[in-house]
Amino acid sequence: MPELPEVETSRRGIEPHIIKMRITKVTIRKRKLRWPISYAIDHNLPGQKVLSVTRRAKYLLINFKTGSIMLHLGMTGSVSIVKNSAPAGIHDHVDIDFDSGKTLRFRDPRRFGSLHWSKKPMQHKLLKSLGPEPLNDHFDANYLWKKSRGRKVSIKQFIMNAQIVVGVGNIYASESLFLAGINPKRAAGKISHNRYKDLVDSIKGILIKAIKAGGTTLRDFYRSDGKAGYFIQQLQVYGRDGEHCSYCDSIIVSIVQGQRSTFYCKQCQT
DNA sequence: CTAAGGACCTGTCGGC
DNA sequence: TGCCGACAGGTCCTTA
Repeated sequence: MPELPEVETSRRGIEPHIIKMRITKVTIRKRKLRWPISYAIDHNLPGQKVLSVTRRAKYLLINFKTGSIMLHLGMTGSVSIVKNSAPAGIHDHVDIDFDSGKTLRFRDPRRFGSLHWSKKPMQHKLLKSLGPEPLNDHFDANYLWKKSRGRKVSIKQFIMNAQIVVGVGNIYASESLFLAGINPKRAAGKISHNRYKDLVDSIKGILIKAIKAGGTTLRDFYRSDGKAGYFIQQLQVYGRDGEHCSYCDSIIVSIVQGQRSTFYCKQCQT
């Protein structure tokens, strides 16, 4: 679920429901997530009014006068808006109640997600050394080309490295490399400036498309679980090993890089 | 500094 | 049908 487009979709989904609303109560059923939820959350939230909901990388930032909640969805996390005191399921770890009668609920079966309170989130350890946002103008071919010189790591792992650029997850890494015609095994340091141009265009293009498709998710979002067939129809290689490439008809293969699956077309990607 | 691998969790699916 | 291993949209931390 939570690639950057999904996080952005979540942000857009919850903001209108909680902006300008005041927190009345916080219920934490399970503190043990990726990191234990600090009691700073319990202490700081009640009485606070939401000023905005923003995003940095895959973190949702819920901003208040004195600080921010940093919420990461991990692999399986999701947020939803429910009524105050709606019955909670086994994986509903956190409820934040508002004076509007609505509750922001965080659910996460695998508990790789996290929740922090920070007075200055951008200075927070987890955010301060992140690379640029992929949709920002600072993220361009020149930047990637320069950053990659001397790097032996594969291009796929390189673009998934959040120190280099944030928000490119396992799905869109494979997809953007397919669109750019680059073999995922190629060393990042040996890719030309021109090819980085194609890659940057592909990354930006697919993320924008996926965010637009997030509108579909948004509608499901308020129905119990946002599962549905989100963007799957538009994926060219991810999860399609054994199928024919839509471009050249040869068979899409899957390999493992950095303990993650990669999908690509040997014919189209060189 | 870079790169590689382990760790953290639960749920689901395919094979035997 | 039941059990078991493999694998899953993330990313930090340790080690070499």
